[in-house]
Amino acid sequence: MQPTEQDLHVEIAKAYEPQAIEAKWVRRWEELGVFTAQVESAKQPFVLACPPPNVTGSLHLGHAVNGTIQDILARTKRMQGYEVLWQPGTDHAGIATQYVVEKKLFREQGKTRHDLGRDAFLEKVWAWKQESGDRIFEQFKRLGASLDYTRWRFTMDEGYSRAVRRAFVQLYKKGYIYRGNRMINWCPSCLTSLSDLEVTTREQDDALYHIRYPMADGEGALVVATVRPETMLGDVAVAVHPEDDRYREYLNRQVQLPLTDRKIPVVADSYVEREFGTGCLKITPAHDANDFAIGQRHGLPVLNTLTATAILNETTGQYAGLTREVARKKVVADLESAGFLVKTEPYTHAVGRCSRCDTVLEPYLSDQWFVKMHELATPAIQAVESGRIKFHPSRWGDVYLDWMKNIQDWNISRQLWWGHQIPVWTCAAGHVTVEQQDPAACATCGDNHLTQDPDVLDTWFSSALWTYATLGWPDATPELTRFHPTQVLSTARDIIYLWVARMIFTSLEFLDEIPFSDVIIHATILDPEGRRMSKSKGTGVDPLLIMDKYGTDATRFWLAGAGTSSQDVRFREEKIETYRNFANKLWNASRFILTKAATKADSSRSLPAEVSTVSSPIDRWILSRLHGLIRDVSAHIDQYAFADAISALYDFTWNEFCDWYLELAKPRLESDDTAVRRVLAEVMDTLLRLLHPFMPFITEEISQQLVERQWAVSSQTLQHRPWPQFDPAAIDLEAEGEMALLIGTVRALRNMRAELRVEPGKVAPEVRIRVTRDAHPAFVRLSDLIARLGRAERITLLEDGQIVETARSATAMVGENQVILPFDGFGDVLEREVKRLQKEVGALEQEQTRIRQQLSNESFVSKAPAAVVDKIRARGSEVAVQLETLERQLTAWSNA
RNA sequence: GGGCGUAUAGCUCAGUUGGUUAGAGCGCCACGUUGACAUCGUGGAGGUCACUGGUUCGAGUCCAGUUAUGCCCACCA
Repeated sequence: MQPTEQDLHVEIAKAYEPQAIEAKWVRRWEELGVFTAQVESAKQPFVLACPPPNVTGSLHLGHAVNGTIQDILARTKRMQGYEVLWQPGTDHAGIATQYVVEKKLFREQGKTRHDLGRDAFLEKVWAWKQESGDRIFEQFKRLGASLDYTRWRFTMDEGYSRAVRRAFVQLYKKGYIYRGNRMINWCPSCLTSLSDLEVTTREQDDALYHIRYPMADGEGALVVATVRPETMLGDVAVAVHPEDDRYREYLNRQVQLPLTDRKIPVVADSYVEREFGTGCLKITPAHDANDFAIGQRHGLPVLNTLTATAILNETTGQYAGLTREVARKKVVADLESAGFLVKTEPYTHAVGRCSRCDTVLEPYLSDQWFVKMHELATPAIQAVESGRIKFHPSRWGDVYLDWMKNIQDWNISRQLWWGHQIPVWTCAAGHVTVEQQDPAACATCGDNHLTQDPDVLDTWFSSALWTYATLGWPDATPELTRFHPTQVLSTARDIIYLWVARMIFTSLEFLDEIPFSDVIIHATILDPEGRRMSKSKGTGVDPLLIMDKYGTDATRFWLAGAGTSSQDVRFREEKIETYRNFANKLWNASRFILTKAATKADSSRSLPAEVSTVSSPIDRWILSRLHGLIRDVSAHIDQYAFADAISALYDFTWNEFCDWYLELAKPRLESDDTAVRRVLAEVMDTLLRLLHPFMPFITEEISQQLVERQWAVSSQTLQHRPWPQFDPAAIDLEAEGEMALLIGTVRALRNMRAELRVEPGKVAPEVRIRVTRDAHPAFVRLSDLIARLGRAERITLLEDGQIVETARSATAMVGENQVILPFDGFGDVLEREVKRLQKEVGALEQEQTRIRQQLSNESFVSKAPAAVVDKIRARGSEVAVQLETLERQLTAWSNA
């Protein structure tokens, strides 16, 4: 049954109201299972692994940017006929989660994890994970993210844990994992070691203390400079440069270490910079990585003066029990009163801090597990150098390579409880057993009293397996076969080393294939002042609030453009407002079409319009522009240049479709004109499909309304519709040229009316246009439209060369055509017209001078490409005609 | 100390392989209720493209240097 006109006259909200519509489509998509990837499908796969957010996390702008970027790809590829898997999941985020739960425990119960014990504490963490674990995916759903939620994985779920075990054991058995007693970064607050990547360095103002160390034999003294005077209690030597003449005589003698009864040697080491400070370096092997190395070279002892919590230990005598901060003050005071403090000068230097809790780290000597990186890095370097993996923008590939080529061994053990416990067992005899399954007995001696290493693995060790562990590895699952390697990975640049690099080398090691072929590094969103957003400073922006306020589509439209910008972008609400307005524009355009066009002439419903059957130049123009848009948007998406796609979509929709085509369609809709209805339906339907990956909600809603009125092909969702195909035959430069004449003429008339201050409501009885021979047929076709949009009752076309009485009228040039607007009924506007003409003539004269200079420059004419010279010549003759006409007009005025 | 970015309209940003009238949004000024949209429409003003030098017939675009600014890496206490 065909809907009647009354059925069609449904109320459509005057402004786009996103909330209810978004909620409806989130539900609907889920019910229909639109995002579920089919392993069995015959389609070519397109796979994105979503960077797993922390279980405890909630959606921030970074997630929103990245989610939008990936969703655009996922939705586009679905429409393009791919079997899309966008893999979701969360990361257990060892240190971050443990830190949050410990804080909560202390706040609520005043207890530490040690009060509870390992098992009870882990129960707490699991409970917390249960509580907040899927909140972020509810938020992703609101964003419209078309993740396959049925395949959600967690880095500590059962299968994933097996993958982690398998990875560790394989690396261990191949000799890539070793235990070493080395200087690592220690957080005295989190009480764990950290990898170099988990250290943030920040400059701070301190003092550089110059301390006199008297020679043990009483003859002279050396002065050392340090920012950490309290560490002198652990000094075991003073080093000078071997070729430093100032100190030659001190070598191989001893100094009496102040505040202690110890005598320590003076050694020579070329590490010492002669120019820095006094050229004498105190050596504290237990508390400085360089000093440790120097100590090794000279066979010096290691004297640890700190506890794990950075409190001075019993070796420091009277200072034992003090924190490092208090000890520093006391040591300085004692040195000063004993006369050892030579001077103190202000000093700015970089200090390493825990990236989690911001505590100043201690270099700390301890037993840790490491991954030997050099050999593993080699194929990972090759994969990027050969172009098998491409970074976008490409400069991040160089950043990756720099790091990979200077790779250091990776400290993977953490003294935490939350995470994958290291699968290494030791028996009473000290034999080590490393197995995937928990062993019952020692592999060497059969002893069945085994102790598992209490440490857990670095969180990044497990997330490094993300692209394939989520698909079932180490089992050869159908998913793994079908969906790996993945295609695109999109992420923030601050985890290129932590995560991207490690996924690459583990995938090459375990599967002998790359994990993905393209890496998109998206831009960072900064606050309005250009600073990094930070939760603690309160400069963070909650994307959910923005979505509530402006609609998710508007937010996504901005995010997609911002995220693929080549530089970082500042967040500003006004920018989202622009796209909120855009969504509203689109909404109203469709409202207009649905209420005005779709209510008449049922015959128009045999849609869509075939390009070849369209005859009106205006219709051919919009279809030509539409196909240009299809071509450009498709290309931009292929190149991940979403910002370009967005501006093309925005400009077409607003400036070409709404401002011109819809306006031109209005008079035609008064009649039963079927062509205009077909074209409107075709453009609208195509536009909605092009916009859909960027603005899924509003496009889905409008599209369904079109379907209800049988104005678009029926389908459950736009995801089931094909991506628009570019048709080169639709490109019609002639129609575009004709439209340029129309737009130019209408603008010229509007400009004259505005500048002459003609009342907007006043219709000119006549507008005369003196047209060139070439343009004549076009103007004949366009006259009615020009009259309507240019507010004239009648258009009279004059032949080129025809002498015209131009008095009492305003003149503007459109190319070489003269648009003449008689003053009839406009009042006294002569003076304004003269001013207008003078301004125009002035500008044209300037341009003409420039062009003449150009063309009289022989080397330009002979060396520049002919096309460029021709273009300037053509413009030159156009300018000449325009000038001549306008000047004649001016003369006529001055004679009048 | 090394590396990578960025400097274009009052603000936030585009400007493809160098081609001659440098664009957009916001803001600003003037006008506007022809029923899709005031979250709108029409017209307008506004830029010696950070600076200096070079290459070229021609430079916002390429090269060198300078200044400012941001980020990353790094073991000078």
